[in-house]
Amino acid sequence: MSEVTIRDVAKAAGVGVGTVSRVINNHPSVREATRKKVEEAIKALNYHPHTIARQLSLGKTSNIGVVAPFFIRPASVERLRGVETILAEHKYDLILYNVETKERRDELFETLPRGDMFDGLLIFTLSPSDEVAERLVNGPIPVVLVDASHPRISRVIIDDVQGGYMATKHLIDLGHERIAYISDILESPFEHVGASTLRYQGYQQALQEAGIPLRPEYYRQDQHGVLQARKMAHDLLSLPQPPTAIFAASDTQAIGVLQAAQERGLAVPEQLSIIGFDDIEIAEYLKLTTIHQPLFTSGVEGAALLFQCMEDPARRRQPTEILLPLRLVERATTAPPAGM
Amino acid sequence: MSEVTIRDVAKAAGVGVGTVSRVINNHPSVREATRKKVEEAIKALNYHPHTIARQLSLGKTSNIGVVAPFFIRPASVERLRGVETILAEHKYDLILYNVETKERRDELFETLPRGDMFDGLLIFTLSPSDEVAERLVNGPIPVVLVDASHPRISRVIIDDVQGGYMATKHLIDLGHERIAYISDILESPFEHVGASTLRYQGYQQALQEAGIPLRPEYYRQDQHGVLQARKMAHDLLSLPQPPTAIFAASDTQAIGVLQAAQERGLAVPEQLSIIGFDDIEIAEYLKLTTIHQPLFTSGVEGAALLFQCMEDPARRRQPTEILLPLRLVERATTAPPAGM
DNA sequence: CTGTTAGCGCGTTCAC
DNA sequence: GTGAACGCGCTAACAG
Repeated sequence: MSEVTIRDVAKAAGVGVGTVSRVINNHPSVREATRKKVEEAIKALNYHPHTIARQLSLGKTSNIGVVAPFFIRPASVERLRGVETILAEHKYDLILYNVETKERRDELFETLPRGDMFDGLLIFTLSPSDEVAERLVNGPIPVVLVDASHPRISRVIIDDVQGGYMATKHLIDLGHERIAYISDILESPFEHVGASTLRYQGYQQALQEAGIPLRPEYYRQDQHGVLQARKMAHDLLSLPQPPTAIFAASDTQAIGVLQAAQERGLAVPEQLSIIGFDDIEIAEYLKLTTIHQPLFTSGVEGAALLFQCMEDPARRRQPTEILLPLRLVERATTAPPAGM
Repeated sequence: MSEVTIRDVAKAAGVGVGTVSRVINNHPSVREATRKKVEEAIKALNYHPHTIARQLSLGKTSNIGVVAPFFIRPASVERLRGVETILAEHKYDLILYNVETKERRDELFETLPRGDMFDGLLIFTLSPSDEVAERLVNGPIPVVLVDASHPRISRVIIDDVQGGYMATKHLIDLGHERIAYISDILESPFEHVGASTLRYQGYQQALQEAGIPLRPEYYRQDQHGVLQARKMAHDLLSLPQPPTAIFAASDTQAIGVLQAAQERGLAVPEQLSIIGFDDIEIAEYLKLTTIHQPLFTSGVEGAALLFQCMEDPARRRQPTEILLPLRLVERATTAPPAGM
């Protein structure tokens, strides 16, 4: 079908391929009459430059790669949408890499930085090791981290420690002392120091500051998911002295906690306070109190930063950090504990 | 960095580029000793074949394109994940195109079928016009539709009419007669005959069969989203004779209805029955009665079908239709109407 | 202004 | 078994 090449157009228009190329790329030095002729030939033959050939010749792909672990998670999707918005503006295409296993991550970290295939790489949520980071900074294409961190690489992040602190502090201010924390697995095979770990630190910090002793049995971790969170909540609530408040490291997990409370006939927030993290779309419907983080914005900022790095290679030497603000959104799942 | 080419390797190994190429592609006719030498040179120089150059030479990209309107919607994401699973198996990459406007859709339908950039195209939810379909079948690469339909193109679909019928029939069987239907906008700028329209037909069919007259005021449409659905539900429930049951064209919209009911202090399902469509993940948590459709599977099947078409061009002449089964999932948001 | 030519990096015949 | 040349489709530098 579209096997018509630039040479066919040149022949049909009675000009050389160079001229056709110039017309395609709006090169100024082409006489109007010639341009006209070529454009007609292009239309007549329904010619379109071959993208791949163009990429090879130009040494530029107009693609950017995005590595998004568990891109099904609402948070990743929102970020992705932010990225996509910017890419569409720049007429760039998006090559998406999902990663759900350690092997896949390693494979990607091995092959992607080579950077044929795209002009820039965005990595979500996966903080690279020093070794990988080294390869990244020395690689041929710029890399930007979103929701992940490494001192040598530009990044868009939030202060997860502060987020954990804010959530816990809110509960403490309400009068809670028996506060549990649930999260996905901290020593994740994926992340060196993941968000959940940092939030846990914030949690500890807030408790300590309030003089509330840390109880190991009040901390649970399991794979990310509603079901697992529900089970953890049940375990927690079966304790001889159950928590009066639960801080979930993500809204998705908070949903599991809500579900468990509902199954036990526990009134929320009267008998159990619940706070989540992220502020995904349904959080509002569920009236879930949570820590809001700018998800869509993180994608926008990440992509914008990447484009800056692509245009100005100097920026790669001096990694930029964009810190996005966090906000407590009080809705209806937190309140003072029963006795107060 | 990775500017080392096949020629460098050839030189380093003291052989010709042809031999290096043969080694890379495991061509049998290479002496073991030579192969050894070349492989060492490759490792020593940290050589990796340039993907784009390879693609141009081969005339094959190992990419597939996916057009996913509103890929933020939970349903699209689930489908995407199904696709991704198959692609990873085949070592194919995924180029994602979001579309949220009519212009973007037209642009994509114009440029994508040209099919440099990828070896196959998957289109979600957008049923092409006859004209576009024509271009698609004559284009250089195979196309498969998922959740969209056209007689000349292979597709993975569900029976939306039956789905609408099932949902409505369930309500009727429960004893409801005042049944409303809400959906996104039927004459969507995107779809010629979208799923919501077909479900509406099923709805009408079920009512008619039961001898229940159709009430125009019981049908509302607006942009897809929780907020819009909530408003439509409020409008419906403010009617002099409000419906006793609402069928929402998607679970996301059903959430809006749930929210409205909650705001009005209407007990669900005692005072209002609600049924959704899709069975997305949170539906279970919300105990939402809904029509389950195999979302993840649709992605898997679509991708698998596409690969078949890519391997065997003959299949393109004879479009395949894969019809996925629907299932009523009764949970806790539907019950007989108040009086019964 | 415009035609011609030399690559971009790799796969693949075709002789040796 | 292996090297050299050609071609994929396009852009850019160089003549004219």
